[in-house]
Amino acid sequence: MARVYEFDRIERKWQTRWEEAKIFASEKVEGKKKYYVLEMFPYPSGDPHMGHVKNYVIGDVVARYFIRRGYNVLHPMGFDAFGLPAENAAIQHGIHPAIWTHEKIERMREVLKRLGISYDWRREVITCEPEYYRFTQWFFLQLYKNGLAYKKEGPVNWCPSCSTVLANEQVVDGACERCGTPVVRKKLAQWYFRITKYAESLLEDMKLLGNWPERVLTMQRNWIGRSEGAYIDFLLPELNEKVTVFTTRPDTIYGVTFFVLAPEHPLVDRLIQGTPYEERVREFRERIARKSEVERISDLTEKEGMFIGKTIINPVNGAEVPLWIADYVLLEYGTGAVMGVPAHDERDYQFARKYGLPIQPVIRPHDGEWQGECFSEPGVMINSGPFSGLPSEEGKAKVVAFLAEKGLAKPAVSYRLRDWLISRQRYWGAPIPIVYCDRCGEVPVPEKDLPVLLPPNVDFLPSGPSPLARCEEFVNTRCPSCGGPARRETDTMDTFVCSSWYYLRYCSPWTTDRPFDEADVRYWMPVDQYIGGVEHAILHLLYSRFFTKVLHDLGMVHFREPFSNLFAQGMVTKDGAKMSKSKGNTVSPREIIEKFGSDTVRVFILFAGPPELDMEWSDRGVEGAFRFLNRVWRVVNDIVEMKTSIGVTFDRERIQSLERMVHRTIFRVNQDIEREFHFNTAISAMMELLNEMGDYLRTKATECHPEEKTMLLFAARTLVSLLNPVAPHLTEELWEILGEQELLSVSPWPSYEEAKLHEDVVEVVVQVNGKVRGKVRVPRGSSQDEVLKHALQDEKIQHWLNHAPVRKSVYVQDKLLNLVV
RNA sequence: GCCGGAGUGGCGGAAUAGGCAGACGCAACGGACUUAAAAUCCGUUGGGGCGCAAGCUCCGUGCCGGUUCAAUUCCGGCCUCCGGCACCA
Repeated sequence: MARVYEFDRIERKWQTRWEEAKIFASEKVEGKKKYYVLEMFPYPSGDPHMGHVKNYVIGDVVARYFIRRGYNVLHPMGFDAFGLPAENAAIQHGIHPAIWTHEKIERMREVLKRLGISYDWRREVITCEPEYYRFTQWFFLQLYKNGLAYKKEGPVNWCPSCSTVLANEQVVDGACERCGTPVVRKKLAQWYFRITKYAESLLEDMKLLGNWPERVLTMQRNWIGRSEGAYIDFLLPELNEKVTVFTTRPDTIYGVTFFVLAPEHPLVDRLIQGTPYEERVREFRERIARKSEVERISDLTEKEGMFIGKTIINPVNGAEVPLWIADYVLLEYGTGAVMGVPAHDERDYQFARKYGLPIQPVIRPHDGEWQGECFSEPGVMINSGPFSGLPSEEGKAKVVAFLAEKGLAKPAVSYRLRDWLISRQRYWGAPIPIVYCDRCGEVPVPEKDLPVLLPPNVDFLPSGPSPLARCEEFVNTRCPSCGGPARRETDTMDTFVCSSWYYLRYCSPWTTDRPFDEADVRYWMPVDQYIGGVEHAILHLLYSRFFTKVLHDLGMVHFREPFSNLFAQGMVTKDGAKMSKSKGNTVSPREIIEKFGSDTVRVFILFAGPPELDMEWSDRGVEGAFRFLNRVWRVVNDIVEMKTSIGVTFDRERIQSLERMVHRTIFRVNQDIEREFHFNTAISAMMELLNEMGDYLRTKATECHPEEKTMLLFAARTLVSLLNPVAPHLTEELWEILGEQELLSVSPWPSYEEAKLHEDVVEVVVQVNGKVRGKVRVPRGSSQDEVLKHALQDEKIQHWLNHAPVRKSVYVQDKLLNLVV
């Protein structure tokens, strides 16, 4: 028998066997409990990196564990294949994005297969295939028909390096999330999805989510940014108009000393028309627009504004205050207008100080006087007419009610969430299925004409309009409505649109007339366990939740949340930093697999620490994992080859002790996997069992008693079985060596016997004044008196008690006795 | 600034309905095997003190305080690091 652990031969052998036996090809079986495990699919950029490997290995252990627990498991994989890198490759190297993408997919698929992940590859989904993106377009049309997709002109984030616009979610610190280039503001007509309509249910339905990391929910909550307040109308007698503000502090309305509009607010033009302010406002707007996003963020306190020559009237007391415009008021939030209360709002305070505007206190602290600075906490209302003396928290509603009677206010809720900008001025994405006709205007492409195919032959220039816009044969078309000449929309969709529904497609990837089969989705969805990096906490996860809610409201799916449980894994770092090509601290999974095998990589990744934490790559650690698997290999083989003879003497208690350990290991591994995916402690429990088996073997020469061999084989079989989800190839080989016929990967998970978890005798810690002074061995379940009797026989304990009377004693059954003297 | 999360040996990390701190692994040191090395196996390994010795003993989970017979775990107040958000009225 081979004594050397030939990982390469073993791994290829079992990968072939699994494929031949089709054990990971899942089929819907009505009535059988299902479990859908999904890892976030990758963008195909070449070889997967260690972060991918960690993600997919975690998912694989979960999938394999549930398969062996008897669930009907769905575990698919695919590729998020539209995106900029493919297009950049086309520009730089002249390779068509489709070819580049398929080459990269091929490389990634190869490594994933080499890792032995239990995917049902028949269900593979590739978002850049027309069979897929025709349905991405189909979904666009559904949203369009229901008023959830619309085109609007307005200020957008433009990345000069990527030559495209970005969604708010894709701008990080004023720079492009992808390439880090500072974003500039532009005014463009773009396509949006009305995600703001779902702001409330995106918040509300968080209740329906099972196990999601708190930090992800917090980030989403912050991003949606719900705040409660009121709309209040200020009066503009000159134009006989009202200007509405949104405020969360109606209780401070008596402290309004100025009023501010966003510089681009449409009312501004009407107010200054024909006045000397017209020219100065234009200059002011130009100066503000020139500021880049990065500059704006870097000097948040440096607010700029100007008086525009008018006054406005406070509805609560008729006070006349000056009307300003300022860059710190955003047109997109609330109503684009702010009532300035410098005494109680930090920003208004800074603004008033800079421009010498008056500061009027109307709230004092509960326990003192207003201190002449900005006080933004709740307190007691002062200088507020009939409301003076009220606690400010109560005053909020009272002020609104008072004004509401006159029709000048109403309670309101405001959100920070903006609509999702989905247009991209790039080639490698799903074309937006819209046609512009001179006669009929904006016309959606009929569903029967989908997909709107990307033309293969286009001109990839490094800059300027997108290739689609320059492709005449694409642009020029017929109007679906009147048949006359028309032009196609040349923007493509954000790739996050493609990834917002892929988890549905996996349920029935063969369906050609619909995006998915309803019965299949009803059976498999929602995803029971979703696993991925926390970098998608807002982007992908928010968009997918939105998509699901829309489909639910359109009656296409029966659930409101796509992912019941979410596990966010930590990063893989090296030298304390995230692995990246630019830092030169990457480790190639392909090379490590070649050197040590997939099982070693899997063990190392899982053993390094709890998976939700960042994990530091260590070459030494990989060797340790490799040593462990070698030891498993040797010990199990030694046990199989051990000769028996009834003449050999043996210690029965020792056999029982080993048996207890086997049962306890099953118990521990179950616990560690089920609660919180702590594979690191599960593996360490298995290592302890292995060490025990090794120790046992060492006490034997070449022979052992048949009873011992039986127990050793039981231990070996259990260890191999428990280790299987972690190191599937090695354990299949050993399973065969142990004489088993079935594939281990689909054999039932081992179970433990409650009665065999513990010894009949326990060790109880004896403390004197809270310090450990001895230990006694007593029968399980002994009473306090019995333990005390034993303890008092202990010489050391006697010494520490030193004849003093025991004042108090505390006893924890089978664990501890504390004597206080 | 606000919101999350975390601080435990030389290192990754165990142990929390309060009950033996440091499991398991890595590194290091000593030993066995070997002509030698690799591999493998055995032993030691938080810090200080006492002892020739088996051993004994004190301190120790970011810092200060509290509750308790007993605190890495609970409470109060700080410090540091990581992540997210940041003119949102």
